[in-house]
Amino acid sequence: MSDKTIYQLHADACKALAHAIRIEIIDILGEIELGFGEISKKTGVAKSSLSQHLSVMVEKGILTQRKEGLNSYFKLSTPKVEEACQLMREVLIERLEKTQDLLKTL
Amino acid sequence: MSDKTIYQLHADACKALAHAIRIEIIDILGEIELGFGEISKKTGVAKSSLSQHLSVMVEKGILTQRKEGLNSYFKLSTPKVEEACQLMREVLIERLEKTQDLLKTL
DNA sequence: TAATAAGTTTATATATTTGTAAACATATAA
DNA sequence: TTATATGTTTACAAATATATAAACTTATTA
Repeated sequence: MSDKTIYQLHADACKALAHAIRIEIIDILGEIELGFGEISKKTGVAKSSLSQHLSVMVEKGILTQRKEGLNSYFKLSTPKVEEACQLMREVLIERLEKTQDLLKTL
Repeated sequence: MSDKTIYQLHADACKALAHAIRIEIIDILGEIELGFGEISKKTGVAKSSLSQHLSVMVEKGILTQRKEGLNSYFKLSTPKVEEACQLMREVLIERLEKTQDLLKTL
């Protein structure tokens, strides 16, 4: 596989995190598995939209999906997703803190 | 700051990773600082496009920029960016491996 | 069987992102 | 001063992503 192909796949995986609703879903899931209905209730996102977001995340390997009767259950495909997410949150917090520091000097 | 605001900022930071060229830039930078010209040479991206990608990454706190005379130098704002990126690459690899396993069973 | 409930899929209008080209700003060299 | 080199910014067309609504699928219930 060429480097460019890897970079593209890697970027595609990151894209699956690049939406506020999808970050919220990762946050809600954490280590546990939840049904569609619960995720819908906790996020308040319209079911059609939620289904599409979840499907993007499953396609890109961020979540795994299990179907049981009429219901669908989702969980993180690996704890690494949460770890990566946590690191990005720390990057964000460092930036916000730098902005704060800058403001204090004014 | 509301949860929704945090999720949006968090997603914005992730968006700054969500492009093959930007993943390649993070990969190239690693621990070191590089000038615009070197990044341009290594990636082969048109300078206008490269400048825009770098500016997105600086705005979202992924990179820091230092200007010296006519030149611009870039580095990761924190090693956490590389760590997060590495974790996402592992998520990708796990997914590719699962696909491989699946293929073997056929 | 008919109705309902739980998600999924499709269509589409809107919004956002991207790549390209051209214009621009500015530090340095001739 | 004029020219050049190094990026940056702007404008715009094309590609992608998103939200919403409606139609659809399928398992369960009446």
